[in-house]
Amino acid sequence: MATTGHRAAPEHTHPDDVPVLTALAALADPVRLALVRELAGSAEWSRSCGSFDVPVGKAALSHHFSVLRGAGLVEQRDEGPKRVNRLRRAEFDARFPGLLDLVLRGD
Amino acid sequence: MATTGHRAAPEHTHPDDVPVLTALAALADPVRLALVRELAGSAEWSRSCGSFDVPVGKAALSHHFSVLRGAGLVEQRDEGPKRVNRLRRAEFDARFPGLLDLVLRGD
DNA sequence: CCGAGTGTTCGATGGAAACCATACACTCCC
DNA sequence: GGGAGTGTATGGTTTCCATCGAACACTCGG
Repeated sequence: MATTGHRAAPEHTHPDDVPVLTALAALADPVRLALVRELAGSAEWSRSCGSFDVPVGKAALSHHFSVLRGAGLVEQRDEGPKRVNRLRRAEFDARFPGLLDLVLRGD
Repeated sequence: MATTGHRAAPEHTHPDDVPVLTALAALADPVRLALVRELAGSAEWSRSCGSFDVPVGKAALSHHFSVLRGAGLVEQRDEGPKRVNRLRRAEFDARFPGLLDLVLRGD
């Protein structure tokens, strides 16, 4: 039978709908900053949530990705049992020109 | 007699010595964001700390300015009984190109 | 159908940060 | 010198957020 059982699609916020303060707050955290940077260095849709090298448990990690989605920084898609990620470079850069470059251009 | 009594000069941090995360955290607060924006719309050294339109008391205000100094965003100088402020536009922009523009270019 | 793997949700906890009220330090003007 | 104006420091309260452990939902491969 047609399985109605699909996982709840993650809620996304387009960068255009994101206030500056939200974007700044999302990036002003060491873990999320690491996530964004690592994501930027990988091919799109190539990284599942659990594949990142950050010193927090699953629960916290899930929360951080939720924040990144809400800031229009990350897009997610379900692929089998995993949730794979993509950095919304172009869209986010259009809304906040230079911000992403700034963050990715290490210290 | 020669008055040794001078007020402690405020400690400043040059933008070049500021980590990205510190800069972002400094700007990711509604009160400080308002301070920076209001300061950007005023002539340099024209605004004393108390002259800003933010809904917090003196103590909190003083703290916020301390954070802004530590992020290399604001320079202060004592002028009589008041402490006047200046936005370090050029220096901060050299260290974090575009970030200040982004924040000042309202929503 | 069960078990392993993956991610979300919930409740609780700890620590950081914002805030206030008070007290203090300094500068100026009368 | 006294008093008004301005800012800082201190102590205590509250609010927020990052984190964890555990329970739950879903997918896939035996």
